[in-house]
Amino acid sequence: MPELPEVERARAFVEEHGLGRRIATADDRDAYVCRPHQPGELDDALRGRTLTRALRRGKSMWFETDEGEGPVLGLHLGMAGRMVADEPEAPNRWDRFALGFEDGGRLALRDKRRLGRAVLNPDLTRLGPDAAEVGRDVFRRRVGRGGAPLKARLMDQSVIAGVGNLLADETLWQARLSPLRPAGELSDAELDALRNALRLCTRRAIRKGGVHTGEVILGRGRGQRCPRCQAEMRRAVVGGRTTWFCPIEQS
DNA sequence: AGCATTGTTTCACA
DNA sequence: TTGTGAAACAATGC
Repeated sequence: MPELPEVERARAFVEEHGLGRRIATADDRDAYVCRPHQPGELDDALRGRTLTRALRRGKSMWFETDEGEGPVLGLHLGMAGRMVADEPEAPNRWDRFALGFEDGGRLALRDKRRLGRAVLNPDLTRLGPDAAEVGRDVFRRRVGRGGAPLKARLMDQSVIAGVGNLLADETLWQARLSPLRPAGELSDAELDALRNALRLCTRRAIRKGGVHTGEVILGRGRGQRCPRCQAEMRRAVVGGRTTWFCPIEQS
């Protein structure tokens, strides 16, 4: 699930349910999710602290503690993670990381796939600007270069941060651009249209609850037809991910 | 049974 | 050196 829209909702969720509650304990026993930390390290660092700010860039979230005086907790939802608050512990250790509060409640990263991540003082220097916030000129400069397929460029988190497989397909369909076009060949007008479509798709997805609500995502799969022109959607692999697009309209 | 999967990172190669 | 693409990672669902 998690691309930028889901992560923004998760950030807001933590802002609402996690801020201001004093941490009694951190469950960091999953050494894979908490790598490279040793079990106990996050617990030692966070015990007695209070989350005071919830921030996000792209698909990464981080949380300041004690008004910036304490360590920063970084969380990533991976491929299937979500945040839950004040729910009983999930079976099968699906709560890969959790904070227990002094008030008796808890906040957990619930992630069956186990590709989520919890880390202290996360390194965000390799992330590009947030895909929902990036300005026109910066977008043109960063996205509109290189010989890689446009979709791969869009999903490169060091170029702009937040676009995943589904949001990329939805945005390219809205913008009527082929995912296969070399990114450097786009005109400024096409790049501007792409950025507008990206903002539109992102905001709509945040409002509606996630990228899976996208117009072209809902019917994803074999035999799907373009919601606009009814042509049969074509499947390809771009940037290593399954890609669906309209071969008539998207060029 | 086998394949696909919304995520990132690493590695090989041009 | 830089850029690009494939494979690995873990676990589940169809």
